[in-house]
Amino acid sequence: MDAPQIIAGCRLFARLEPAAKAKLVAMAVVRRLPPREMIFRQGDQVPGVYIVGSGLVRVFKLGASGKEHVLHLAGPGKTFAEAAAIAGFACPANAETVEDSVLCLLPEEPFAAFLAADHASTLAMLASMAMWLHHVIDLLEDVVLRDAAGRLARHLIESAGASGVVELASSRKHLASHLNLTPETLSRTQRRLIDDGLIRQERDQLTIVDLAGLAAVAELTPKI
Amino acid sequence: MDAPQIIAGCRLFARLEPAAKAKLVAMAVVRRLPPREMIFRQGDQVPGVYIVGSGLVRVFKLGASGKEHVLHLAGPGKTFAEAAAIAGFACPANAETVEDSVLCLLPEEPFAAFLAADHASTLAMLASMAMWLHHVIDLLEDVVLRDAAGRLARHLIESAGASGVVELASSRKHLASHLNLTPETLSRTQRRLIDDGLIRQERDQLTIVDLAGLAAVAELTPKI
DNA sequence: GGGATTCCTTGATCTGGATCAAGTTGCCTC
DNA sequence: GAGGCAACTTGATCCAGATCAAGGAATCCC
Repeated sequence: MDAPQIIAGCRLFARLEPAAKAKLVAMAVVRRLPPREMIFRQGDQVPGVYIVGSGLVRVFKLGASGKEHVLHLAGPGKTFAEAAAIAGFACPANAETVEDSVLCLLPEEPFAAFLAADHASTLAMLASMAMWLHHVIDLLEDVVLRDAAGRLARHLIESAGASGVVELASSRKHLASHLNLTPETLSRTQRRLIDDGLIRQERDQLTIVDLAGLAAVAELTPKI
Repeated sequence: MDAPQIIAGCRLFARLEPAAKAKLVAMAVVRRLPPREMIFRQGDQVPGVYIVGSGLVRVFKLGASGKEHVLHLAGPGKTFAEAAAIAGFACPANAETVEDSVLCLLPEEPFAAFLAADHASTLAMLASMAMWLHHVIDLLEDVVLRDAAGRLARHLIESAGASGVVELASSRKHLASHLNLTPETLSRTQRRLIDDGLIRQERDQLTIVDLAGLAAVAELTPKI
């Protein structure tokens, strides 16, 4: 897995001209990391924009008592640290690999120079930053306005494909943290949804049985 | 209060060239609104970027059960709806005036055209969007990783000037919602900080007495 | 000035989810 | 296939903060 391939597979840069992509490839640094390797820590200076080529990265906040909250589980094609890199503040969170991963780093200085020189790319970044902001506001909404069952239900609806099947790839512990629940509560909540006939469990996948019922639990606000 | 004045007082556009500011002024629509007037609702199409000239605007999410959460209390010089306007999605929240307010609207279409034509302004917007994103992540961190006293302490430290004085301009109810607390809990928590000698109350202002102590509460109050 | 309205505070009780404590289950390794 | 470990599940209890329920205090408006 090399830089051109990783950058080609990244939606954030999908609309760039080949010449612009070539500039990114020229500055890119590719790293291969084993599982559970820290990439950066809360408070570190931002190294630049990271793109996940393969594997899985966990971006999380650490509270003073050691409690963590997963902001983002970044799979292939996803970027992280882009906001901090652009605004130039310190890393607001920690990042760690979950699995064996290949990452591509666009170091901050050349990346800033690239943006300063390329208007179309800046616009693209602006739009994707707005999307990411929207996502974070959804997370906040989840934590503040929904209870445990509502959060799990929303998560299942959002991550299920048309088939209504959700693969439980990463460990339950991380999913629980992402939903701001303990593993115990996640387990109990999942059992309740199964007992109520809304979902079905088979090995490491969940199937949505009653989408309407699940949506009612999630209390999804109607989208226009 | 007119458009040039409002735009001049807005940090988001502070670094723009006079010519660029003139373009914004040309597209600006100024509105004067009474208190408790809805500006837009969750799900509405985004009208554009709003700038607060004077008064106070409350941007909030509404849960299915009617519970609300204030994302943003925008005072003079602050903008709102900029993220949605740029990414082109529907309003993710409601906005309502709290006091008699003067707002300046930069309608979406001419604003998008302005960004498409002006690279320096796009970069400035990108940086300010990253700041706003950072702020929202801090809010999320607050709600997830801190308890009531920690949230109030952090809020006080952040909003106090060098003098250590915080004006309680808006109603307590809105501050409580912003911190994801009920007014009752806010009241009790404030009392506890006063009784512990960390802050002092005089009419509608709070004075920080023991900044170090308050910082300790903000950083190290996690639920052990 | 006096009644009404609204907001703030204080007290009593309730509850969702955390925490603590055992079991289970599945997966390695030998 | 037995032992050992790590991740899940289940049960019992606890607690921060919500909710319910009264009082106070400031402001408004005849």
